[in-house]
Amino acid sequence: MSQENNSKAAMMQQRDPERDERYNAQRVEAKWAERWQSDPQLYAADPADSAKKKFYVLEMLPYPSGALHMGHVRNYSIGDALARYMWMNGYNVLHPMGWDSFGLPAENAAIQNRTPPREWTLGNIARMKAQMNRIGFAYDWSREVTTCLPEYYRWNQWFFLKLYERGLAYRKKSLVNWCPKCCTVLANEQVVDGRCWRHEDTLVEQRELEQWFLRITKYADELLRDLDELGGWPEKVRTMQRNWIGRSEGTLIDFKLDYAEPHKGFGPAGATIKVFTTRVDTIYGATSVQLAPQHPIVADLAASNADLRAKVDQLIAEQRNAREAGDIGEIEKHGVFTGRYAINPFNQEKVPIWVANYILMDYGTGAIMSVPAHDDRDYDFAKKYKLEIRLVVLPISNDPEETVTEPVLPYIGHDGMLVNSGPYSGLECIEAIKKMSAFAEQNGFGKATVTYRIKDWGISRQRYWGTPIPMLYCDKDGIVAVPEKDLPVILPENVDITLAGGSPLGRVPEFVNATCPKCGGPARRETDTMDTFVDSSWYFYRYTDAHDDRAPFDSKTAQYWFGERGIDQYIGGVEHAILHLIYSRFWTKFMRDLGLITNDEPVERLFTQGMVIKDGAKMSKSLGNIVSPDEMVARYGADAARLYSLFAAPPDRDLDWQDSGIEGIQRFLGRVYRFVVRNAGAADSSRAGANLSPEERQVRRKLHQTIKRVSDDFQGRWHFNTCISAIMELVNELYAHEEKLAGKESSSALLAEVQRDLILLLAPFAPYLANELWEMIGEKGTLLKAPWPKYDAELAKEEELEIPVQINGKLRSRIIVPANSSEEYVMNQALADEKVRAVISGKQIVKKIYVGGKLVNLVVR
RNA sequence: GCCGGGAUGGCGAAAUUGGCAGACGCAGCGGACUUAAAAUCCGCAGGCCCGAAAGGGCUGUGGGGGUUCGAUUCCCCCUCCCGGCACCA
Repeated sequence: MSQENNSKAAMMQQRDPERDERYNAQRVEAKWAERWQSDPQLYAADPADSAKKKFYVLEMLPYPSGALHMGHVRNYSIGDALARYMWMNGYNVLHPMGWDSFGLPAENAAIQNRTPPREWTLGNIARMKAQMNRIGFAYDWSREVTTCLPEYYRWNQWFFLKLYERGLAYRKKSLVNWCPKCCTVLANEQVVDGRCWRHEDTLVEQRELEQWFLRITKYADELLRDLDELGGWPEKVRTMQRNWIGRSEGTLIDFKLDYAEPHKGFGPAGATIKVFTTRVDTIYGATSVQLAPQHPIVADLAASNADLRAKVDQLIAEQRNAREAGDIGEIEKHGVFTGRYAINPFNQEKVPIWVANYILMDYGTGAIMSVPAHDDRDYDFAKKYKLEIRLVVLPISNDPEETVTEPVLPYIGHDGMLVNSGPYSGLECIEAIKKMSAFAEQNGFGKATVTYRIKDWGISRQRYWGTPIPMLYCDKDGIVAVPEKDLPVILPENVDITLAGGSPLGRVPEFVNATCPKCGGPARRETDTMDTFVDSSWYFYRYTDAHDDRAPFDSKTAQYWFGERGIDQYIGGVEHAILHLIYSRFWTKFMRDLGLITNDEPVERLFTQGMVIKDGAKMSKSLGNIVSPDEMVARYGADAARLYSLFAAPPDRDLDWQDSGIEGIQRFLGRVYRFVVRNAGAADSSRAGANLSPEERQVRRKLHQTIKRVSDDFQGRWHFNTCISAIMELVNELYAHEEKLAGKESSSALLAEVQRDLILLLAPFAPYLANELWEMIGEKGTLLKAPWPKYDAELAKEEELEIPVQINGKLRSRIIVPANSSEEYVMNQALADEKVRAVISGKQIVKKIYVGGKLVNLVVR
């Protein structure tokens, strides 16, 4: 510790101790929260005819569970900082919030606490809204959307009718996913590794039920193709959606059942097995047909064959077990020969029909042709059951001398040439696929086709707390849509909710019994409700015109806010990559085809923030590592909580919450506060600061460097952690020079400028403190829309540079040179440096490298 | 198996185009202020070694190799962690 440091510290201490008060975040934040809430227009977007450029920033709306968690705080702090930054840059910002408020938890709460779902939900919304306001998020509450209210869900019903009119909503009996805990059907997207997305310990059952489906597959191709246009989305999400859509080009081929043998009588005469293959070129190598154990023909065969039935049931059980274990990909292949044959339509050859546990009924046609020589799985299977392996493709080598005639099997490559394939021998695979598909089509036993992994969206839920599906069943007229004028179909209240026994609505006679709009006779109402993902598929359009009671929204208004490319910035968790984000893309395309909007995609730029974890694990009640936002706000203040959630990690990475870290942020906020308190009076921008001292120039330089760093990050990579570090460095710089600036008259203009810009820089991240200080320095207007500070490249330039000098790539010395020094000057200084001379003495300089303004490297021998 | 992301001090992290590794913060240590503590302010701080100190040397970004005057950054191989997809025919 030097003498100088001691005296400096003493000086700081002496300066104006009375004004050196502690920052009382609770008091200041309470004051501003009240002021902000008393002005409902504060965060309201300008009307859609505004001349300003629009910016629509949106965070995914929460489910009103009753309390915010730290993941919400992080998500909303990112969006809020961006919204505030855009306001300060003069944009017309739309920053709304709402509630995804239908769903099962409300029903469970109703059963446990005897509280009606509506009451429970609206109470939670009020609590969470109060939390959001306390944290200071800048939402335009005049546009609040609550999906469980009839004002909103009537438009779900309206959309359903439009979908139905266009054949995009239909009713179908099929195997569907049933969660025994939710007591309802789930969409494919809501089943993860064979388990319910809400109950990870619960296996989903397959039940055959009649359900409503939305024809998302009609848009499968467009959903896939447009992913290429979504350059503002994370590659990860685009890949996940590509995988989920799972487009696969191939050929359907009919194998006729063989009746030549004595075992006539299986299947109707002329029945065929339709197989899907991407490699029709290998069909001359097909040595068996493999059926999924659930295939209808298998059921026919097994009906009169108890032994086969038992074996097939065994295969089904194996498949289910593998699915339950989450490793259907690892299943040990088993199969059973049915004793029957099918005819290969290309060469009229008889091939045995097998049933195998690795064939999935829900992909393709549930039947394949097995080509052991050219498919891994078929090869394994054929080896195990000693089926014929027949080579039909040879790899093509560039060098004809090296042509392989006995490739290692299975040979999977597409880049080959057909052999043993009748008239197609000699063709290359790609060519053969085209010709053979065309041949099959011309002869009526097949056609080129495209298969998708994605299935139509099953939206029926046997639950109470959701949007009633606006359909009726009449004995005379069958399925009848509720007329548009009769919407909304109101969800009745005071319903006795139980989980078992089907939809609770089925036990409400006033609801069920209706009149058929066609014949006037009695009709039954549909008692299932819609999947809650319907609600969130279009909610962001409703924000643009939240109180419209004649349409879901006004098209012109929506077009202003969505433009041609959608929401400017959408922020949320990656867990919705193939749920909400694929459904809402589908819904947008449908609304476009209805003529409501002109954009093809709902979201131009998507940001997926990382999780908030603690002690290396996701926060959860069972681990006891939950951090409560309320507690953080009470202990450290809302500014500290949101600033820390941005500072601790880049926003796209997981954030490891540390209580000691937020204490550091609290200290930083106090440091800013004390500095401005001490200097608010001394600073006077009216006094010109002409001849600045080196310290003054240094402080101003740091200011402009900081403005640049923070602005650049908002424009580009969003590493708010380094933005906040930069602001901390600026504050450290101010402290380092404080005593030299504070006393001097000429410094006061500079001080005023720096303080003002510092407050502006903090405003998007710590709005409470920023507003308090804004007022303290005597500014009048609202900080929310104060112009963002401008960066001046001249003022940010360093006057002197410290140039590291390396010798053979190793750092040996540093020299200080004027910023505008020539290469020659820098090199001479480097060579003249004592330490450098000591190292290179007696050696020969082979090469001199100067990287402008950055470094010198001398290569010596 | 395939496709992403990641691995840097005691901890969270930074290094934006191949150019001083560890900014900023936490925890730690020392000092000032205080009767004392808290708060605050000032400093030190990757590791190992030499030195009383000033200072100096070596080493260091998961591991191994390569390109380069120079690699956390580019290339090849490998290990581990996280996420997604998976007999998809």
